[in-house]
Amino acid sequence: MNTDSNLLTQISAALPTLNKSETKVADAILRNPEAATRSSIAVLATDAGVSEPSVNRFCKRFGASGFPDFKLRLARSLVAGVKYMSRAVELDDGIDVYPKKLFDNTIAALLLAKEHLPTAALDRAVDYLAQARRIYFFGLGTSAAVAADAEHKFFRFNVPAMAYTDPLMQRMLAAGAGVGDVFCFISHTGRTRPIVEVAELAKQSEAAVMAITAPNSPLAALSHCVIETSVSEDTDAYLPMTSRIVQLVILDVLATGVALRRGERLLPHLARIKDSLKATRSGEASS
Amino acid sequence: MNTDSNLLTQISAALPTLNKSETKVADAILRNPEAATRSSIAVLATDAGVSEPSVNRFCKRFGASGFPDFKLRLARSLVAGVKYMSRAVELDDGIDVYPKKLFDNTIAALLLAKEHLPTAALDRAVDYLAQARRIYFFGLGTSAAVAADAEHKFFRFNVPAMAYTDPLMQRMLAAGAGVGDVFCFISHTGRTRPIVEVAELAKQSEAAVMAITAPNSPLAALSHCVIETSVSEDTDAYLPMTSRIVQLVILDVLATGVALRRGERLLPHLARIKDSLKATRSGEASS
DNA sequence: TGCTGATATGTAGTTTTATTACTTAATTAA
DNA sequence: TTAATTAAGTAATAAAACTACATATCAGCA
Repeated sequence: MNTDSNLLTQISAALPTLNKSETKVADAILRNPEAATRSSIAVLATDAGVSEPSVNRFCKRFGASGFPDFKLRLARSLVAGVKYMSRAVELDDGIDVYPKKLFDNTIAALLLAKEHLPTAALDRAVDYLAQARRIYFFGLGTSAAVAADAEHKFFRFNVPAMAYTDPLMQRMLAAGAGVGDVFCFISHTGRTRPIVEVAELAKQSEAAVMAITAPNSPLAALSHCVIETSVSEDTDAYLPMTSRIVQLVILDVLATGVALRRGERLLPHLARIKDSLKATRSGEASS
Repeated sequence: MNTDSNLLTQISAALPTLNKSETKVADAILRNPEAATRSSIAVLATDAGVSEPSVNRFCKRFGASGFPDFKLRLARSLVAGVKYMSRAVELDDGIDVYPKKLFDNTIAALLLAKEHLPTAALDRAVDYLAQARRIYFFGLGTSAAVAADAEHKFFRFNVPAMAYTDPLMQRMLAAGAGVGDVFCFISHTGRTRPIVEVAELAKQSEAAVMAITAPNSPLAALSHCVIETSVSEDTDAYLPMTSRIVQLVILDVLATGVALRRGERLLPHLARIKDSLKATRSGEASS
């Protein structure tokens, strides 16, 4: 029923449907989740102002086998102190607060993405990429950097991978595309018009169109293969932070997928590239 | 004594110093940490082939108040199933294995980085950046994409931020630098010779030299302000994956720090930029 | 308003789990 | 080889969690 695996958000969400004593327990837990993981059922019961069995029933209501199991799930939800709630950076946050918040946000986004991995789409994407004669990564704005990163990674696999930031270059390449070309579009919203237009051009060719983008977006609609990333960006209202990290890791996944598909014969190639970089290093070599 | 907050790594590290029964318990836990968090002390004792008090003593040895407390810490170390150990992608990993591994690795790297945040250095870095007349982000290879991302983010703050990938451009800019310029070098190893050379040039000018790089590296040695990132890259032997993610989040932190230092008067500016992008969106606007 | 059925909450006893105190075994050094 | 010391286990105690049952609260209806 509830697909959200985070206990804390689950409890918050269920709050209106709870009865009197359950609400008390929920309040006590949400008030200080950290403390709840440390308390015994008796302490928590006192804190909440209810009896022990009420706490126990509460735990079972949320799918736990009992109180200890519930505590364990709660501890997991807190993920090393990651606060899933109220995590936005405030104007008066100090230097020992906001860095942690940003890390927490990123970690939370990755955990969320990991839970909703579009495995089938990833597999299909690897199919496309592994067979590609040429791969183009197109992105604008923040996604341009992601595209550049992807170019770099895939290039190491001996695949002619290229990233283009200039919309005009993108148009020309898309218009002149042919069989064996794979276009990978990176766009958080999937609605950035210049990118969508280029994707339309590419679609008219014989090339394959891939997208790492939001579901139900124009870009997603016209792609042969879509990897959906639905990161809510409401916390960092003015700067897209977490979405591009998820995109990067997804590109890691795709690159790794291609590498695995090619199997062992790729390893010497990678080793050679790595060695070629050693020459540019100064000082004592670090492993 | 042990500053590492991850129980699993702590146990692995302490392995050689443990006596017979403690080793048995450690083995049983490391063999299946996930299961250990679920078992009772009796089950774990049987699994390890020791008595219950031995398990209890083991727990206390690692700073826990008892077995339940130990289980809780263990659960936290596992962070939503993130395996801290043996996380390398294997050649025969399937599509439902390696994506999770990659996400786990990235999350683990971020958690590690979060534990060892160089707060003081970050604060100083924000000082430099907030006062900068001009900011240059220089990186090569994978770090070039990171630099591009940074340029993008800082540019939104009305700070003339620029990223350059071309070593020749980098040299020229470094040579001609003056007061008010801040050079931010991004390099995982801190030993990439072209970058170190450019940093040396910049150091000779009146400009401030910052680096996001490895400690004890040539690049770190000659920077006015170093943000140390010591991500071990031994798991993804052939592709640097996790290090750049950490770098990106650190740049998020720096950008946020600058934004906070400027306070509220920056917000309308950001809102304006965001609005300017809306015009490029097609379809129903997404929040 | 008072009654009935249903749901919710609490009490007390039982079971499970963890801890402590103590005993026995193993190991080391003299 | 033995005494001292440390390690490991046994058994009793204490704590925590769970279950069955009793009581209370509430909603609907006469």
